[in-house]
Amino acid sequence: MPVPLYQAKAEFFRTLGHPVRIRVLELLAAGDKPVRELRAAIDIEAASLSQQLAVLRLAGLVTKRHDKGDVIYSLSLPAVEQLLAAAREIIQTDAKGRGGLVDDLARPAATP
Amino acid sequence: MPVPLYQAKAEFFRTLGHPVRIRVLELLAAGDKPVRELRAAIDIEAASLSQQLAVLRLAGLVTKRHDKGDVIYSLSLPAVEQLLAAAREIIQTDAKGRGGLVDDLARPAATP
DNA sequence: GTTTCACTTGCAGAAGTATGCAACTCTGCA
DNA sequence: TGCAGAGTTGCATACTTCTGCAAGTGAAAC
Repeated sequence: MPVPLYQAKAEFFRTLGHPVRIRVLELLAAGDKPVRELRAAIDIEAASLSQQLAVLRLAGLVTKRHDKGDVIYSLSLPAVEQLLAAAREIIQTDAKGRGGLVDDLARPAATP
Repeated sequence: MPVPLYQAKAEFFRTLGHPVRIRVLELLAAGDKPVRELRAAIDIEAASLSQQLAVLRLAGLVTKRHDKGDVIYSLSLPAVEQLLAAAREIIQTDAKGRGGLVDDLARPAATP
């Protein structure tokens, strides 16, 4: 049973609509990462992270593989990276237009 | 109080995560439209459409103006159009990869 | 001024989504 | 084989979001 494109699109965006999932995708955009490292960067319960990773996996946005005792995740659709960049631009432009509502703390692990 | 960028991004995507809102944005991408016309194209209760338009307005994605007794909506962030196009490509690629889950009925009003 | 048409808002119930805990699985190693 | 550490899943609760109806607003026509 085929799904209308606009509905598939809505579901896709809904998948992106969660802070933890966004951060996971941005971290993975910089390169494959073990769960351990994602967990450290995001500072979240292991179970919650697994939950969100499962959502991303089911949506087909990430894939996992095992390597020497830990689990490595990677982006399966590189185009997602461009999408995130586009969103960043839109939001920053918009925020400027309204007076700087948005603070760039996108990567707390990178700038502690 | 500044909002972290990743959270703003999540909210932004969540705003896009609704079939009616996607269709409204795609219709508006083709040009400004009166509510009446959106309503005809999407085939939805007037109240529901208004609700979704209000969401888009609050998110700053569309603006409205009055003109000779009806209300005209337009995209306020043209970049959104590119975002939708990017999403379309990702989804179609993904769908092909999985065996054609997605049917292109994005614009039923345009090709009856 | 009031009638009409077009759109919007408020609200309550229904449905979907997130969270945290506890239990389970899997991998590597002694 | 049995243990330890790392991830994952299931489930119950709490929360958010959606939907449809009824009432309300606002601008043009009469």
